[in-house]
Order: sequence, then C-alpha cells, then structure tokens
Amino acid sequence: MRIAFMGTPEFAVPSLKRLIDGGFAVEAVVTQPDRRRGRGHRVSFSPVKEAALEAGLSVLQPEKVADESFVELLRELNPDAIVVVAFGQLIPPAILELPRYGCINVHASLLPRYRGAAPIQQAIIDGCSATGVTTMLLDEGWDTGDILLQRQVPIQPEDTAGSLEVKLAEEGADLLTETLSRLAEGGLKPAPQDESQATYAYKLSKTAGEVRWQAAARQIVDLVRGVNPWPGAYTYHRGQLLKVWEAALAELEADGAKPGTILAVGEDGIIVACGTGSVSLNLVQPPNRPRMGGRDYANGYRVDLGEMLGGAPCNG
RNA sequence: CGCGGGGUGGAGCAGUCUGGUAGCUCGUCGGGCUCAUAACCCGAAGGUUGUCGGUUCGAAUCCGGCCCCCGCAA
Repeated sequence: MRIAFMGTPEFAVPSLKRLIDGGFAVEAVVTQPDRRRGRGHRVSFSPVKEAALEAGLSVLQPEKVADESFVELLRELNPDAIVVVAFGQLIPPAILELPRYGCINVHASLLPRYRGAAPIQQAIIDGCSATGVTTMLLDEGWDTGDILLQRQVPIQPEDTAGSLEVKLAEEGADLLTETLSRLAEGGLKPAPQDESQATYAYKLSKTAGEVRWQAAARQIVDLVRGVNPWPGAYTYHRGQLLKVWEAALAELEADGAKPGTILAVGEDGIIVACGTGSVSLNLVQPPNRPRMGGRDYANGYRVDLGEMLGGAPCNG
C-alpha cells in the first residue's frame, strides 16, 4: 500500500516508524515548515522530520497543504491512503477525496470524547481513569469523521501528559497498522460518531497551568499531571514564578487556612492548603534553577510556614 | 546574533557590588534522650568555590576565553 504521511510532533513519530518498519510504502512525509523556536531562536526540525531524515526519507514542508501546487503534487504521488497524525493543518476537501482509502487519522482519545488539540492533557486534568486511541476517516470537520478502530488505554495515577502521550503514541501506531491492513482486506466498516456524546479538548494556553488554590486538592494534583510537561503547572511564591512539576495529595487538614497557605514542610515536599484538602509539592522549579525537591526548595529558600502561594507576580 | 539568570562540601541556598583561604537550612556518620520517632540534644566527617588563563602580596569575590544548566519569549 502506497502511503503519504502527514505529521509533526513527537506523538506522530511512532506511527511513521511503524509504517516504515511494517513494510508500507511511505511515498511522502509531510510536516510543518521549520520554525525558529527555543532558547536562542534557532531553527529546529519537527520530530517527524528528524525521524524521516533518519530513515532516509525526504520531507515536504508546504506552508499550506491547501495550496493548489501541493495538492497537485500529492495527486501525482497517487497514494492509496494518506495517514494524518497530529499534523497541525486542516486537510482540505481536495485532498480528502484524493486517496482510494481516504485520509486516515490517529487521534489520542476515545472519540467522540475529547475532540481537539489537547485530548491527552484534558483527560488527565478531568481525572479520567482511562482514555484511548481512535483511528478514523478524516472529513471536513474537526475530529468528526467516521470511526474505524478504537483501543482503550488506562491512565495510571502516576501518569503525566508526557508519559501518557508516549503510551498512546505507541498504541496509536499499533492501531494504525491494524487499521490499514484491515482496510486493505475490506473488512472494516466506518462507524459515524455519536454527536450527542461529543466533547472538546481545546488547545491549552500557557495560563492553563496556573494553579488555582481554591480548587480541591484532587483537582490540583490532576492539573499538575495533565499539564506536565507542557505548558507546565505554576504558581507564585514571594512574587516569583514557581513551577510545579509534581504534586501529591497530602493528609494534612487545611484547618481553615486560606487556600494557598503553606501548612508545613513534609518529608517529600511543601504542604499547601487547597480549597478542599491539601497537596504536597514534591518537585518544583524556581526561575533560573533546575528542578528540585519541594523539601530542598524549602530548605534553601528558608520557606516559612504560613506564607502564601499564588497571587500576581510582582516586579520588584 | 530575541531578552535574561546561574554553576560554592551529598541536596538546596548565602557570601561576589565594598578582594584577605567559606557560612546557613538539611542530609550523612557517631553518641545521648525516649516506650518510640521523620522529633529533640551533643559531636564529627565532607569543599582544588564548573574550567582555563589574566590582574594582585593575596581571588568564591575583579577581567577575558571555554564547557554545562535554567527562566521568559516563540
């Protein structure tokens, strides 16, 4: 089967590799144009581009796949299927109807739940105990196409968005090759999504990681997991940014203390009062410092009990 | 050349502006107290201050090169 692959971030890499290793003819790899990013504003390649180059495949990076010249290019390639995994651009109708088997998408949720750009993070933030991967036929909507196959994946209590993404990317790659094989055999019947069950996980903003101390301890712990490693949970201490990498439920009663109050320094970290219950900040990171244990932070920065976290940053 | 911060005993920090061989909160080890403890008391070990070079009678501290780490912003 001749495949054109479209993808950009780390999540798409296992799918691409599995196609290559699985003997599928990957005729083209399409990814987002190189962008300046990171410290120093250097140009960097997308993870998919790195993987493609490593496999000896050349890469196409159209600014817009909808451009007529690119559509024409694809038409000439004449792929049997186009696989789209976290590509980052809307696929226009002209491309959707191009391949015989259609455009097949791997999505990191059990559709129709968590359509959108941040399904992994949102599932954790919402405290779900399981999520999954779905393969589907792209249509003109946002993750609204007919479902081909699904597979459930449990969310472990210690999972972060980062660790879960790795698992889902692997499961997704697995499901993808199974989907393609069965499509080729003709034994796969696309099933429409149940619109009434649809929910959306919009792309997270930078501020999605700000800890709201008035929330329940459970919700705060899930937030910290769900936004790790990106955009990262944070609060403010003494007017300075304090990133929170790991947090766990704590036993201490808030005992009337205002949410955000530092109640104690436990063995693992700083114990903070929440709207309901308390959490222990076990791995934190002040600006210009590496990550450190909450306990270490408390020692080195002379944290006093009763101090408040949160509030606005101060520029003094 | 996007802006900026930092590398000091095992961990996290102070000391750098105003040069004079290093301090704090922990940890570790030994001892004590206790029914007991992550609590408390006493004591000890542990540092070529990232690296190379320069200035100086003398450099963690001033100057320059190199390596590494990180925040913002994308």
